[in-house]
Amino acid sequence: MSKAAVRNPDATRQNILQVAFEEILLKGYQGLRVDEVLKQTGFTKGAFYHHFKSKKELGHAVIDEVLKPWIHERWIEPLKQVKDPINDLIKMMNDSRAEINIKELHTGCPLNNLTHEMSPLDESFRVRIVAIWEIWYEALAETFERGQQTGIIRKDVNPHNIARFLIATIEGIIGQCKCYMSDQAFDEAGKCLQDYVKTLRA
Amino acid sequence: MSKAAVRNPDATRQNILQVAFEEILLKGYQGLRVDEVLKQTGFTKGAFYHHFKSKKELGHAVIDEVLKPWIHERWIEPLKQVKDPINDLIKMMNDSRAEINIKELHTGCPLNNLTHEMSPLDESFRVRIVAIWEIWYEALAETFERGQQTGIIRKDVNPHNIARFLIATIEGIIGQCKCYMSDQAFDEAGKCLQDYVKTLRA
DNA sequence: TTAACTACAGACCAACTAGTCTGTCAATTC
DNA sequence: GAATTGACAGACTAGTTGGTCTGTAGTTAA
Repeated sequence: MSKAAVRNPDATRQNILQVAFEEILLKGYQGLRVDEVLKQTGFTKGAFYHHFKSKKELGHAVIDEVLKPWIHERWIEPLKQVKDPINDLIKMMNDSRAEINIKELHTGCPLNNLTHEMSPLDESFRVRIVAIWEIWYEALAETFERGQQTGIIRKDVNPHNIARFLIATIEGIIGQCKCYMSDQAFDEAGKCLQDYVKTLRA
Repeated sequence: MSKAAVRNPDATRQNILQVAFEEILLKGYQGLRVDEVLKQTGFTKGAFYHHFKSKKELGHAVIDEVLKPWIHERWIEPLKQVKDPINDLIKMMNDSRAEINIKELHTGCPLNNLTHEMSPLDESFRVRIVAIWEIWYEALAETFERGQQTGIIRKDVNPHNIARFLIATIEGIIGQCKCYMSDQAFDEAGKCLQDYVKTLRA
């Protein structure tokens, strides 16, 4: 009665998912409070447990319906457009750095945050998270395979190893920035990362 | 009466700290339950709140008195012995890989775990964690500076940048292993990491 | 128009959890 | 050896939190 004279269940669900995503980003899944999500969205217990049968199912939905599309938009799609892995990836990283604001520095990468918190705690979370890493990993590896075919990347390197290495490094750097609350780590480590990537040129 | 006919307050404190450390490693600080620590140690609320004034203070103590010495023993001291940063560091990593068992794969790096969970949540935790990263960072940078002085490492590279890069990469790789519950990521990314380190030779 | 169903509202509950408080026995001091 | 202090034991509490349940208004189909 107090809210929603007009009903829009899809919007309700999305609203809850979005707020939950940001709460998880800040406080982790364990720190996420259903009541806090309701407070921020203005909905009630009735609405919440109509759309999600438990907090755990909300967590799953956040991963599948928010995190996964986010990674697709942010990484997978752009990677498909890459012609020159070396220059384009360096450019992507520099663009990311320009985009990063203080808030993002404080929160880090949502996928990596969830990885660290949930993968040892709950198998149902872990498998969902691994699936997303795999997508990213394969997309990066394919990018370097294309680079090899077009003669930009050396033929004697392993695209899958490189993909794994780059993902690990990028996430590691973001983690350092998060803890230091400064992008200094990004600049320091970023130089070495660029040096490495350049060694891959044919 | 039921426990400790003979008293040993130091051992009590250490016992609690050690169990808390392992609980945090598995479940995070937010997932840590005081009752669970008491259950595992066999002590009671009375003992706990005699040694620690709050759960938060326990967290601080775990960082200062368990995590910090652990990093010192595992990284800082060995780094002081390094003569050839390239070969010795590669050897240290391979040794680590051999040591890693399934349990450690599941838990990851305690310092990085706490970083991801607590640095956005609580400033008192963040400053303590940053202090430890700094120690590691400086020790690694010094190792490469010595390498430059002895002519093993190229003079045109920046030891601090390398230190930051290596820390980020190592932590990133451990994070991937943790999520995949497999050391495959270690082997894949490790090859690239070795390739990179070798480019630093004078 | 009405019956059935969907999408909520909101009071309520049971379990959990950090922290308190009083009591007691051991260790140290004088 | 008596008194003071330190190191606990363990019952208890207040606040939190995920989840339930009943009620109700909007929506849709017949």
